[in-house]
Amino acid sequence: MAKELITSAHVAELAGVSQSAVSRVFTPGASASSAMAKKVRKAADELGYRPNILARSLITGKSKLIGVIVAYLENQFYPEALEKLSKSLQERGYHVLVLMAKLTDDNVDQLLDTLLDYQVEGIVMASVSMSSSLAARCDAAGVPVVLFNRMQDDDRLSAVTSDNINGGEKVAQFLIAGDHKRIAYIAGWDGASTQRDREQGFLQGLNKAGMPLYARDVGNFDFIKAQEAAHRLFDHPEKPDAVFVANDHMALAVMEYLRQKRRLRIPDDVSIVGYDDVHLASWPSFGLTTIRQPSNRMVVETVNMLIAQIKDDNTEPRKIFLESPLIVRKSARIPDDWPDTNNTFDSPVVEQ
Amino acid sequence: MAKELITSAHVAELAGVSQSAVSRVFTPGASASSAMAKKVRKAADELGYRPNILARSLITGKSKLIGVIVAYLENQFYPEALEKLSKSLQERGYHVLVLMAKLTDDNVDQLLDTLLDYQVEGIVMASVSMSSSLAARCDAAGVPVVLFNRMQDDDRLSAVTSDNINGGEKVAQFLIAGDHKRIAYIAGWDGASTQRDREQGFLQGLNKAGMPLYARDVGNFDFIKAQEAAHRLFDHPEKPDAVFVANDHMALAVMEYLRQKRRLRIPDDVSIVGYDDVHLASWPSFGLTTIRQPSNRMVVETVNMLIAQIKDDNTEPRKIFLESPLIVRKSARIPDDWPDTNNTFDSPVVEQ
DNA sequence: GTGAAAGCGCTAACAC
DNA sequence: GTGTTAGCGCTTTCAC
Repeated sequence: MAKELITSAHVAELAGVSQSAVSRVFTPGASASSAMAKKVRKAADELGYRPNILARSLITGKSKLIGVIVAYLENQFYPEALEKLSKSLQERGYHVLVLMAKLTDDNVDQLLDTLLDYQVEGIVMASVSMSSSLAARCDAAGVPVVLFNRMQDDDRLSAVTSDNINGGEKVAQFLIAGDHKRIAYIAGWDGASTQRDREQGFLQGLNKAGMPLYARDVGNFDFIKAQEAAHRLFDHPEKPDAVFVANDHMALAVMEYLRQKRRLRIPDDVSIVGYDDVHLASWPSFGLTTIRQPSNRMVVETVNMLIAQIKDDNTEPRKIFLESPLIVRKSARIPDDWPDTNNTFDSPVVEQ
Repeated sequence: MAKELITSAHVAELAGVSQSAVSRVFTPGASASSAMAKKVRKAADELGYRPNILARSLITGKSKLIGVIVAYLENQFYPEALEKLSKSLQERGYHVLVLMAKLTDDNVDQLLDTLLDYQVEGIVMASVSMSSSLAARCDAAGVPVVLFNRMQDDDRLSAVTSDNINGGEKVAQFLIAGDHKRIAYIAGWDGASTQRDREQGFLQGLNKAGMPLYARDVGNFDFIKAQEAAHRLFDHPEKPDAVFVANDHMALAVMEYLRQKRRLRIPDDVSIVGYDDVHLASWPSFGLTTIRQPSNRMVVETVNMLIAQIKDDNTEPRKIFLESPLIVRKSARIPDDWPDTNNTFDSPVVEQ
């Protein structure tokens, strides 16, 4: 139980060499004879020595730490992304300090300060936006920030999203082609760019076809609130015949509600379309038609951009919009003339 | 972009005081006059100074970092737990360094070394076991380890699980009371204590009633593998009339497979019981009967134990088994004389 | 209560 | 190559 720290000095003594020799052996870019290395490694193993990264970081100024602020692990999209992000960064020699925020929270300030206190070399904000004063602070500290799944008009910020406006528009086109007449929308939290962009694209698409939005309600990206929104939308004699829900997490909630509590058939009575393409969306019980956010590529771009900026101060922040295809399954009526979509019906279920 | 670090020396200069005075103002337990504090805080704010935690940690030996190794975020149980764990630790002044492992991975060694390199003050292993040599190393480093959802016979390790043996036995009793005659089991990864204990309890329960296990297959806690296991189990003329699946993640996969690909009705044709009680289990589409692992309490116990051991070296590691109730829903036939269970049917769906 | 000085464990100049 | 020396930014004695 006694916390007896073994330092490079101890190893040096045992190996009969200088302390700096030990350091060199354990420093990637340093030069040491193989004889030296052998001696030192032997002594180190014997004592169970490993370099203290905190001390190293203090000197080099490189903590090899990436701060990640994430809200909303309840939405399957984020655990998936977090797992990929963390693994990807690990592979590149970085490690992840994770802080949880609340979804509609403004006091991200504190969390961000904490990250900076730990001298993180970069920050990923997943499903969280930031004030421009925060952006300024990170910029001043020389710590690059990448927004993951949020877009924001600030030159100091990088951001990776799918093309949410285009995605929203595609949904409108699809529903209109499917001959729906009373098209409703359930919105996410309006503080999120994803919500605003998806809705904007959706309205744009309806507009181009001269189709009005039949009804709108708000689910704030919350499971229960989405069901409450559905409850209100369907409490009228003339019910919507299609609902675009701002993300899959809410769309699945709405499906559960409409099928189980309202006894509505999907898509016969009402079409539902979501956004994200989380794993659950492809389960046969749901077969949710949705827009796929390419989380793999989003993570790759995030990591690449972050590391590029860490490695070279002159790398400019960028915004990346990734294409996001419509995945046609069976929760929304499919237009007769719609191109064959069997190839996109990728169920994880075993084929017999 | 220039990373100009602001140090306590800069603040000291601006405030016209000594560097150590600045330190004292920012050190919780230190003594400084309020006049001093005011001057220093003003200068610090002006410069945007914040103490470098790495430097502080180097001296105090307290990094305020907790390492968490987690595999398997795909299983909803873990994101839920991770979120609670992280929030709970944040509230107590600790922060979480998260490393991802593979579920059936043996090279946890490397990950653990990395954590120790960062001078974490404690470690939580979620869904991962550890070799006794690793336990020894953590013990030697004075870093307490708590296994979350894994049990292991090592005096140096703390562990928190539900009472998996008892839980497995309850399932057996329930299925037998429900008059099932061909009871099968789909196992998780056998390297996991949860798998072994649940099966042991289950077999024990069957045994007490003189009921043989009709069939057994292995899903390794994997979604697809579980469906493949179900495929094999139901490829015989005499199909099982009940299946206990080692966790909800697999149980839901099995339900999807049996209903959608086999056209079996649940529970009319076959009863399914899972383990964990993840959020999804309560969705009306599934209504999965399962054993609830009290993740809230598991997290609380984990955090309390970890911090107790960090604060006081003499605190002995402990094993904690939490009671895990059977949650009766509708995926398994309910015995006629079974006590009323309406109260445990807690669906998140809005009531009208 | 405050400043001067020492040193946490390490890396990086600098001489030899 | 290798040892010596000087810090990284901070906390913590120790005098005053």
